Amino acid sequence: MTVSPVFALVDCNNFYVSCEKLFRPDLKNTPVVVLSNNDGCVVARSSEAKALGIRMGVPVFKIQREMRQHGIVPFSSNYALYADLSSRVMNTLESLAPRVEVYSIDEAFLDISGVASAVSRVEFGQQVRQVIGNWIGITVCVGIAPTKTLAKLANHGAKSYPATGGVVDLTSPDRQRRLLALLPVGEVWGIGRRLSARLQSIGIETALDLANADPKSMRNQFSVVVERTVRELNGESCLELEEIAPTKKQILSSRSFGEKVTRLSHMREAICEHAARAGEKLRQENQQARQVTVLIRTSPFNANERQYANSATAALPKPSSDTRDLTALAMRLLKTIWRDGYRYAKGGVILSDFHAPGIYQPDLFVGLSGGMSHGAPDRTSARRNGDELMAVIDRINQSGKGHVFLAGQGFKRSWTMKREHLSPAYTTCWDDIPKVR
DNA sequence: TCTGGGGTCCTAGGACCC
DNA sequence: TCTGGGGTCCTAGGACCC
Repeated sequence: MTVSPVFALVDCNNFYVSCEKLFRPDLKNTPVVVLSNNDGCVVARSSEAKALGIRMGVPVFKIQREMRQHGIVPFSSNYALYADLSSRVMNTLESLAPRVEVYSIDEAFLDISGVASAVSRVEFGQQVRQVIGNWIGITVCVGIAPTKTLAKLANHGAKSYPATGGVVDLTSPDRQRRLLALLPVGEVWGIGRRLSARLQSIGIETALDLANADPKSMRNQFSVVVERTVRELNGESCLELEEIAPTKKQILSSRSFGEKVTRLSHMREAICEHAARAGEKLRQENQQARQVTVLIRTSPFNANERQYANSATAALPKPSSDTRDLTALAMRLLKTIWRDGYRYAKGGVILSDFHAPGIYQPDLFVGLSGGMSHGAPDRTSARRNGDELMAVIDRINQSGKGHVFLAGQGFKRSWTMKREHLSPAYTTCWDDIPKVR
C-alpha cells in the first residue's frame, strides 16, 4: 500500500535581506533592500521596507526620494554570501528530513509522509524553524500539505498571518478550502499575470474558484499545466518530489552593462567573458555543448532611442567544453549580428544541445563537408590536453587566489557591472571574515 | 542618466515523409 | 470543377518560476 504523500515547503523569509542583516545587527529594525545586478532594481525587501510600500522589482532610480527620506539602506547583490548561507540551510534540512528537494536558493520541499498526526506535523515544522533559526540565524516559514501546490499556499499563509507561528498544516480539506477562498487566483503557484487575467475574465477570481473548476475544461481552454494545478488544489498530487536535480538543458551567461556599449571591441570582450563563464558552468556540470547562441540588445525601456535586438546560433563541429572553442564560435556569431550605431545595454551567451563527454556520435560527413568554415575539421580533438588546461584554470579561479582568463575578455572592461553597495564576502573570503574585538 | 539573471515547460505551426 | 490524411521532428515564442 502506498502512503499518501505529505510535503513541507520550507521558505526563508526575505532571504537576501536576512543574509545581509545577519552580519549587520546594527540594522536590525532598519528598512533594507537588496538590489539586482548593476544596482538596477529591488529584488529583496526587509519587512520594514515592505511596510514603507517599496515594491518588488521597482527600479532604484524611481525610489531615490523614499530611500533618503526613510533612511532605507541598499545592498548590491552578494551572491557568494547568499549561496553559502543557502547551502548551510539546505544541509541542515537534509539532516532533519529523509528526502529533500532543493527548489531554489531559498526554498526546499521536504517529504514528511512519515510524520503521522496533525499535532506532530506542526511540531515538526516548529522544530525546523528553531533549528534553522538557532544554527544559522535565518528565519523560515513552513507550509504542510498533500500536494506541492497546496504546500506553497500553506507557506504563503504562514508568512501572511503571524498568528500561525510560521507553520501552517493544510492537510485537512476543510482548512484547504477556507484558505483558498481568501487568496486571489494569482497567488497560486503556476498562475502568473497573464493566466490570472484570463481566468478572471471567465469569472475565476479566487484560488477556490480555480479548485472548483472542471480539470478537463481547464485543459482545453488553457493547458495541461492549468489542469494539473486544478488537481493539485484538490489534494491530488501530480508533482513529485525531485530529490536529484535533473541535468541542465541550457546554460546562460548574460548581463546588462554598467555603461552602454557602442564599440565592437568592447562587445567582443563582454561576449568572450560570457562564453568563458558559461564554459566554466558547463564543466561544473560535466557536460559538453554543441550549440552556441550569442545575443545582444539595446535597452527596451528607452523609447526615444533606436532599438535593435538580435541573436545568432550555430553548432560546433563536435560537442566541447573548451573555452577556446566556445569563444571562437561566439566571436564569429557576434560578427554576424553586430550593427554599428546603437547603444547596447546587454549581451550574453547561451550553450545548449548537451552531450556527456566521450559518447558523442559524430556526423558521418564531419571532416568531409566541413561543419565549420575555418581551421582543421578535427581541431577540437587535437587538444585532448585542453581538458587539463581548463581544469587548471577552473581550479585557480575557484581557489580565491587569483583570476586567469583569456586576453579576449579584456583588461579595462568599462562595461562591467555596477556594484556600489556591496557587502564583504563574510563567509567565503578569509580577508572578509568579521572580527570580534 | 539610471529598469536583473537564469532557468523550465508547453504549444502551435512548418517541414517533411509516406 | 475537383486538390488527403496522418505521423514525426524541429523551432520559435509564450508563459511561468525564483
